[in-house]
Amino acid sequence: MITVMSPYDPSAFPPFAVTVDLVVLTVRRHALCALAVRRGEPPFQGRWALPGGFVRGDEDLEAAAARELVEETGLSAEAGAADPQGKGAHLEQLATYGDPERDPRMRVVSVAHLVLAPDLPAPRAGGDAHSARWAPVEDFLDLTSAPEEEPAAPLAFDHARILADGVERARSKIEYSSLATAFCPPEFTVGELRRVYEAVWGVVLDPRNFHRKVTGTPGFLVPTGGTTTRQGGRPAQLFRAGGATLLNPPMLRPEV
Amino acid sequence: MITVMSPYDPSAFPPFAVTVDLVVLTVRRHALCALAVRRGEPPFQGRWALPGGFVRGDEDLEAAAARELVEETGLSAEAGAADPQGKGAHLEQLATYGDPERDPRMRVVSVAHLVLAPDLPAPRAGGDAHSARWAPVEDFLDLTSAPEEEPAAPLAFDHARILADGVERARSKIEYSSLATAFCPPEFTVGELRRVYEAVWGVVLDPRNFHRKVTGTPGFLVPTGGTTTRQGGRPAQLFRAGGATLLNPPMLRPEV
DNA sequence: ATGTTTATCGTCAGGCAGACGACTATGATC
DNA sequence: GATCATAGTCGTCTGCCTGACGATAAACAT
Repeated sequence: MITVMSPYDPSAFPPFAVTVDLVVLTVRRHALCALAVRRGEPPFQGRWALPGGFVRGDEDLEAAAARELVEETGLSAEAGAADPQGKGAHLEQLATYGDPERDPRMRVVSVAHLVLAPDLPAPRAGGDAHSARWAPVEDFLDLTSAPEEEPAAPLAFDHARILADGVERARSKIEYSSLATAFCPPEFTVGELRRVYEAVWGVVLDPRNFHRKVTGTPGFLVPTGGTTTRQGGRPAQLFRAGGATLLNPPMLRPEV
Repeated sequence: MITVMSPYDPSAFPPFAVTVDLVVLTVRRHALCALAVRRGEPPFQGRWALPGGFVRGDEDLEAAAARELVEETGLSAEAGAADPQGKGAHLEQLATYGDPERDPRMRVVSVAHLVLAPDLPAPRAGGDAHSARWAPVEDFLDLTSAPEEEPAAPLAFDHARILADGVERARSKIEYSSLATAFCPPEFTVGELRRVYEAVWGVVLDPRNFHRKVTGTPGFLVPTGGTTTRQGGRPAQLFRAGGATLLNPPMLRPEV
């Protein structure tokens, strides 16, 4: 129950720092990759971390996430379902992390956001390119390590947990939404879209059934009329993302 | 390596107040209902609002939500997938709301949580019963009002938006998870579970197909051996929630 | 010319959901 | 006690969708 009187008394509630952290995902060379930046100061100096920063005093959370995204990648973000074929990346709120011990310096609550972007040129971290990089998400989530073993390059703070939550959100959301197109350029082929699903889920899909599914779902794909052979082989039709945001029935993720 | 910092500099970041707000849902008399409390002080004095309060300085967000839940309802909360048949309600983080203008007094970021509970006795708001009540969610979301018209009893702050997000989360999540059992008492019949779906979705489901679906999904329901006639008619088998948390294939929500 | 690669169209069987019929077992009413 | 109303439970049938393929088409490489 909110019991603070007005005018408010600053001693009546503990002050928090509020940050936004970004899970920026893309698909590069058949692998789901995340953006990481190298920390320049303690704590966790020299370790990789998710990009992020403080929310300003007069700034909305989503605006802060979009601002940090521009600062870290030069990418413009379009929140929510808008911008079906614009150049902006997809941005949505992921979850909020507020363990009292998560930052050793002070009490920080971080509102994590998820960004899905097409394959980008090399990242620029505010002009400091060598301190930002794409890496396969498995490099940060100890999938290749033996059980009970620490991952090779553990992320700072609780960022491994945040990244894992973001990856899980992306994996489940492309099942029932058209969000996978956010990983594609404005015009793309069915095969390119299929490779997105394969990379995000880590599976192999039947090209014929996939083609039937996506082209048979009304509003999912809109043919542009053009074709391309950039993948080799027979020329493929080019599509743009259609207006449909929900896939019903969903794309079925194969059993593990 | 964790480096000890010099005492942090409060001027380096703007201070925020962090609160938790609760969307507490239950099913009463065939209707999806939310818990609301009447505000005793400005702003929005006398208006209905979601229960909530400040997060303490050494408290996790989820712990704060559970504490507020106990204070407002006496309900104990079990987070996540645990507690399949315990008396605790389901609690999960919903989303975070941080518009700079959402609280006229100061900069408040609120981490909303969603609670699903079985039908409860009349709420007690810290012993102040007349200031808390269950109300059908439609009373707070202007479904009955004409377009462009304000709802009859608008919630304080941005709580209508938060409630709408919570209701939407609940509606979609019972599709692909066993979360609907969180609205049921520890032992329940298939018909009672079906009425939960009908109330949450606002639809009418075929009892025969529903029975086939839920009893045919492995791990969803576990028969207790008992029967009951509390709903009238032929005695119905009693079930407990099984260990399965994900419904695959999902329960299909009828088209609108 | 031949092989390789990728795209696209078809076919077929199995599983699941929607629509419904039929039957069972209780309490309420006449 | 017969009848009715209410719920629960078991089956059947049909249509849609998916998974597992076969087959063909159109480019490039050698």
